[in-house]
Amino acid sequence: KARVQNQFIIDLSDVPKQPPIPKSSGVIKDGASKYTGVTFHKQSNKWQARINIKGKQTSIGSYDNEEEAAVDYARALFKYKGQGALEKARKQNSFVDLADVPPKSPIPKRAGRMKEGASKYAGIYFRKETKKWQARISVDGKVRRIGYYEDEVEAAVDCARAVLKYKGQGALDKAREQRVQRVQSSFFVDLSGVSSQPPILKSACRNKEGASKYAGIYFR
DNA sequence: TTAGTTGGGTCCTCGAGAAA
DNA sequence: TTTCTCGAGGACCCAACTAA
Repeated sequence: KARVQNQFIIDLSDVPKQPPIPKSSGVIKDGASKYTGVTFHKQSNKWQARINIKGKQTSIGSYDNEEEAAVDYARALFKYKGQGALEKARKQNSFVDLADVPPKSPIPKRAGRMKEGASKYAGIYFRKETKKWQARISVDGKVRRIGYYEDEVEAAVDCARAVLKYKGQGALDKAREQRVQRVQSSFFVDLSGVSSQPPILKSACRNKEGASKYAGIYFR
């Protein structure tokens, strides 16, 4: 297969067969391909594989078989962007799988962290650009995406399921307990009845470059 | 004080329709 | 069958925030 397109030659003859890159189930639209880089072309009634090379969207080919198109997309990705890009694409599409986890009640966010318009549940964020709620979880120091949701509570339920799956029942209980304790014990310093006071200077030996010269004050 | 988590802005890639 | 175009989705990066 060799075609000249946008100054590029899509020649995959020297590229070994690569397994296709599946999309996460949450982002597959009706009638769309379940593989990355593959779209259904209604006019020709075929699957089209395309790849973006140096900012140019380049056609790899059109296929009767969706899997075959996906395999060639993976091969093109390997050839033009390297093994790293291929692995990255696979990783990016590896959303958290919660199929085997029963529904769990959502974890409320700590009171102090709630902003106007933000979710009241831990791990849930509203994305303005998609107008959807995104559920995320941090596992082994890395953020993993759970999915995008129309409903905030649904997102929070899946987030709780992810905590159970990746951190265990103990972590889930602890998260709920911490939230409850925090809400019960939280207080705000009320300075309304206190007159203005001069700041307290740190002792000279404790002053570091870039740090505040006042006690109790830290630059973030 | 540090390290982990959360929230938000920006920009790149994909998907889909239209045209060549 | 391929290319062009454009909007939407979503990933990346970093600042802000919090717990230990």
